[in-house]
Amino acid sequence: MSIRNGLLSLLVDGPKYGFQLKKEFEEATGSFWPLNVGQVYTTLSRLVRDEMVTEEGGGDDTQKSYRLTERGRDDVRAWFSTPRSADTLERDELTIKVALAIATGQPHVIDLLQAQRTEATGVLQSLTRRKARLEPADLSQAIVLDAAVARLDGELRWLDLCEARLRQTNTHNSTSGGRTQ
Amino acid sequence: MSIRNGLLSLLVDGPKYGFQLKKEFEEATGSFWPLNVGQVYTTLSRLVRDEMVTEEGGGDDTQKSYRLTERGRDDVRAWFSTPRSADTLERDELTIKVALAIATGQPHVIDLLQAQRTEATGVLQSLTRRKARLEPADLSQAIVLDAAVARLDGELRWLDLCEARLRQTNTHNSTSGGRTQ
DNA sequence: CGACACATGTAACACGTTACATGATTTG
DNA sequence: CAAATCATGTAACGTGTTACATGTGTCG
Repeated sequence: MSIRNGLLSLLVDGPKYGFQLKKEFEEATGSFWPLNVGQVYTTLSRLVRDEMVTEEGGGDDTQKSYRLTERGRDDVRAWFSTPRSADTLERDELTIKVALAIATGQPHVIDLLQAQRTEATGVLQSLTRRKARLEPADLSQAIVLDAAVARLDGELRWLDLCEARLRQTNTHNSTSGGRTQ
Repeated sequence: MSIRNGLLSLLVDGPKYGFQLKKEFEEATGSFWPLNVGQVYTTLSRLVRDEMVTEEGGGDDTQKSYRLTERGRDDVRAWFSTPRSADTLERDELTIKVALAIATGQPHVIDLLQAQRTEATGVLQSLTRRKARLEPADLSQAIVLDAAVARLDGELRWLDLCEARLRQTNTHNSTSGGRTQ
């Protein structure tokens, strides 16, 4: 729902048209998640379907634009004021991967952890470089970078923890990749 | 693709049937992400379509089961050995929300941050309690909990950072919720 | 003129998700 | 016997994603 809500929230300060929404979304998030233009239009048509926005203009001379309905405005308000629900944490691919690697007794779990660590470290460096080039005024882009850095940082510490747990379990056990059955 | 790959990887040590896959997936991930049984079957049928697994049995007496094909085995290998690609970080709803709240000049960003902080703290506590109850042998469940804790931990530190950045920017500016345009 | 950015859209498909129908088997 | 668990599946829909078609304006 991130894109849907994101586009919706960009409409709070007045009607806008499709292409503009793409650019503003990417600018706000530092082009971190490039947005296919086509998706903007598919999403907008779904928002029209759900009566969150209305189409306006689109005649020969006037530019077509999308305006928030009252319901859409409520939706944005709700989105901004409701924290991510507690019971269902976001599914994290890496976590699942490692968990299943252990559960199914994959032989090279340590290698997998190491590969992820290398990858994360590399990305972290490129983020740091990018952060240095950032204008101080780009607040929203700065916090997006901060978020990515924080996440990767946590990921690295988690990977270390995983390896520690694995080595601890495997100490003086059979060869490796022990399956607890 | 987490579920698809997850189910696939559970089939590496021999054929299994649907219900069993659901239970094993949930056990491996500590029932953290409950899996609707129906989804197991839809996913399995798509895996059959893609020739990743084959159906076996299903007659009157024999139990139907799913067996990995060679292609499926390759897929699992690739999944376990390929780190999450660098260029596209996972889209994070919270990050987008905060970034857009700032970019669109929402008036109560600080409240939003505070709400998320409260939520995260609560979940963190429940995770800690759950971690204490865990059997030491449940390695895969332990690392899933570790991952969730690490993520929330990072999230809290990020939220603090956001607030600091906001206060810094807003110091001696107009009222609040300044839009940089 | 040719390349590039601007601009709008549609068709097709992917995975994830839930609601529902159906029946066998176990257990209190 | 009733309830719970085991077990299988389908229909319908949601969002996200890409590939493609199409056209205008601008700038070197």
